Amino acid sequence: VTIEAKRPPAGAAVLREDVTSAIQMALLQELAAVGYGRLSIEAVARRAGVGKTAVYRRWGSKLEMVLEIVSTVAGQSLPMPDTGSLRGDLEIFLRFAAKALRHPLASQIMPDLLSEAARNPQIAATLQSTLITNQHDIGVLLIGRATERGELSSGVDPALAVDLVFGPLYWRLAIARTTLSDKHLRLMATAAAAALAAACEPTASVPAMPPSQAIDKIG
Amino acid sequence: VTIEAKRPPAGAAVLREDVTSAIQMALLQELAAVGYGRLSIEAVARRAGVGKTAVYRRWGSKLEMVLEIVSTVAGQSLPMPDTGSLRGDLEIFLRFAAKALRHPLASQIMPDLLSEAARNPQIAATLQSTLITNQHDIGVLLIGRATERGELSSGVDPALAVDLVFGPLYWRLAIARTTLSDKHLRLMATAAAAALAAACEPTASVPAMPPSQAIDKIG
Amino acid sequence: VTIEAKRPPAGAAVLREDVTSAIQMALLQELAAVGYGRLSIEAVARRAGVGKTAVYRRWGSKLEMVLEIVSTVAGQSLPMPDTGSLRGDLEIFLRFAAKALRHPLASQIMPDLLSEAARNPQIAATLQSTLITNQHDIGVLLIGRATERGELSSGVDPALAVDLVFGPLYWRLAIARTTLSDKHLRLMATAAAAALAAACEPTASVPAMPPSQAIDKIG
Amino acid sequence: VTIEAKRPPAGAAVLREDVTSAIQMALLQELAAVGYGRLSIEAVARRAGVGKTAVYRRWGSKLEMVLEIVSTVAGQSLPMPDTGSLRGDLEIFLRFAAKALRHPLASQIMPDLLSEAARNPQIAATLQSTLITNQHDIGVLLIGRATERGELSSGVDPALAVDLVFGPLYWRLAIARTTLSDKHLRLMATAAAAALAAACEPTASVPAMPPSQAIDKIG
DNA sequence: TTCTAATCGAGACGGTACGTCCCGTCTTGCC
DNA sequence: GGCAAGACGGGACGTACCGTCTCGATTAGAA
Repeated sequence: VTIEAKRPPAGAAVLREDVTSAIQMALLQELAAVGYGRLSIEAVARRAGVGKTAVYRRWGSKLEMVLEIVSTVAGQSLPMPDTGSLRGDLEIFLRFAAKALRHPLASQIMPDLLSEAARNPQIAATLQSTLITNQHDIGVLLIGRATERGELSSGVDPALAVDLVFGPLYWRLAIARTTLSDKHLRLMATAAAAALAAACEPTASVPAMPPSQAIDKIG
Repeated sequence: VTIEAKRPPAGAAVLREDVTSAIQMALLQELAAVGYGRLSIEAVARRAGVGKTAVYRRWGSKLEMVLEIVSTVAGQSLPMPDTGSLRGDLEIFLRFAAKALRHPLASQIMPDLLSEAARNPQIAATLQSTLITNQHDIGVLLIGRATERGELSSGVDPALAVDLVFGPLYWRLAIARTTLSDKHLRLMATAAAAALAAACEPTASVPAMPPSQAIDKIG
Repeated sequence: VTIEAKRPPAGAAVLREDVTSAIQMALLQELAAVGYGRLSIEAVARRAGVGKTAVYRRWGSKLEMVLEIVSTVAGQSLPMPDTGSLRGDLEIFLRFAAKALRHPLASQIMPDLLSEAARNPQIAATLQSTLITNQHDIGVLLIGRATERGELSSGVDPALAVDLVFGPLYWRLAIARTTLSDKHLRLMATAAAAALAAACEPTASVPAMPPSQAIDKIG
Repeated sequence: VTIEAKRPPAGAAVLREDVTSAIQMALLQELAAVGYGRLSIEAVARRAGVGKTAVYRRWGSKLEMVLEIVSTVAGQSLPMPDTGSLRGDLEIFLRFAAKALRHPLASQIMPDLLSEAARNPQIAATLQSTLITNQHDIGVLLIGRATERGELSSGVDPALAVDLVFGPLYWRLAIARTTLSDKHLRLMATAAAAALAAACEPTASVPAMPPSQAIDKIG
């Protein structure tokens, strides 16, 4: 070994890993149980069975702690196999997403952090650079494949695509919190595919369309 | 005068309305600023410029206070004019909803309460019986009209319809919090109409065929 | 009736006397029960069975109210019959004073107000101009009689005399709050007479010699 | 090391002494400023510059706190040197007592607590077992010495002696709150000695004495 | 194995908010 | 206009935590 970076100073103790992981687990549980707003370092330490010192020696504040742990968890990218059709890809994606959103911890933590992000720029930035970006990439990928296949004409906005595909699922599972049967999930995939297809053209045709005229008058 | 309802006992004082509304306004602002988790009665009273007594004289706890005020605000029903087409109706609805979600207070409070609802059954029940029910009724109405017009075959699940129509908008404005141009909103309406149409048929056919085949049918 | 002084203005209501005296009685009881420090107008009104308004219409503050009522009670002068001897006069005085100090209300209120007077100049002034002055006058009277009789040489300080005569009784009944038998009271009178007699002479001799030397003379 | 007394449990924090003494000082000042009745824990903590927690960690209530601190202060016994004569002993005692009563804090607090004792059995008991007992012991001591010297015949009630000696001084300095010159203090000692001497005999002779007959008629 | 410096728990510290109670002021409506 | 009832802002109660900070005990790498 030639280079030994970050060797602890002579006679030094080192942060114990078992303590670290106990804190991380406790943080996620605490976050799910009471939310970011009510989250307290003390409760995390208590749940982890460690002293408060052990937490503050690792992270300077609850924000810092949450950001690091959450970005680790949320940054994992999904494998997106090519099923040969847009609808198939969408169903796969929705299935993965549904599985994630049905996880008790995630389904509690995610909406909470997302709503907290509206108040906290740092949380917003972190989620943006992990979760949102992650989704955007998936959107670009799926649209690209579908366009190549000829299922979609070019020019679909990836952000809008994410809205149309992920929005309904998120609303259903994370917000309305009603059950979603497998049959309905497939329906959702079908509908999402149709929506994406419809979201290509109308940019040009709609403004000229009669029905929308009545609408425009409404403030 | 024959009936004299609820006259206060002789020489009794009465809750002052200006104080009541000051508290309500302060509650909404405080709720937007710090969220339900960190909401404190004391801060509400301070912001309203009243004593804590005045708050506790009206509501027994912060939960009770939030439930009443929020259900008042969230319970307002939207007028849903008939534009003559499903797409037109959807655009009207999205326009109204977007206006509501763009209101600074609402856009902060709603996601917060909805995520809190995952932990608090009373909040969940209240939001269910106001907001969710409200949306469900709109879904039934729009689907009914479209079915009469022949735009949709019968059998669309109203809950799924709400997911498909409102989900994308909510995700965009309240969660991802990115801008939504008028053009994109119209696109969203178009896509939602297509999604609803697609969500009619496959109930029967899809289960019988592999996902990828069904997809092809969607134009 | 020919003259009617202080007739209220036409069509005016007048402070009801029963309410006034109920308040006064309640004040004394409250004062004995909780002391001046904890005395509250609200409690007085409650005990009197009247509204707070009725109290504040008569006195502007608890201080004002206490001052008026207390000065009325404390200002009553004692009859001081001449028994023909200093010791007899003193016993009469102590007997009267003991009777007053044994009254439950007075024995609670007096020490309380006297200690409060150390903090409140207005109370101090009021008590000075009633109670203390009253005692001083009695001191002057008794000393005068005794001097005329030849029982005391001239030059006894009346203030010191009050200390020597009233001090022991007050300490015993109002502070130490132990019983005082009739036998002891008579002893106290005897001792007070002797003390007064002793308080005449040394004024001249003592100052001229150091304390420790003077002490030896007292046999 | 064989015995290790009262070592705190491993890694435990310990009450800080500087905080304790700051609270004690603040309590005495607050007690002098507003009295026991109006004393508030919050004000004590504020004056001491500490949190309420620090107070409640040491004493359970304001009563408990006052009792402990006051009994500490009031329990200090005076040195009572033998001057060789009763009058000298009395002057020494009065001089010590006057010094104590002239201390701003003591002169405010003592009458206040003594009058509060009339309402609060616990305060009464505490003062009884410290202050009163202390004085009683001094009374016994002085009387004993004087009796041995032959200055007093036996049979003087110590309680009465305390009344006669301390009563005048207390009334003068703590209640009437007028100045007391050194000359007057010496006079007081002389008078007290005479009073004690007079308080020996009359137990037998007085009841038969004519002057007291007139007095007995007065209720 | 000994030394020793960093990590560990426990908990005292100054704060803040809780929900309750009470106060003095002020308003209202009956008499 | 006197009177009660009571809503108002305010303040203290005693409790419960919080984040910070200070300890003695523990521990594990370096000598």
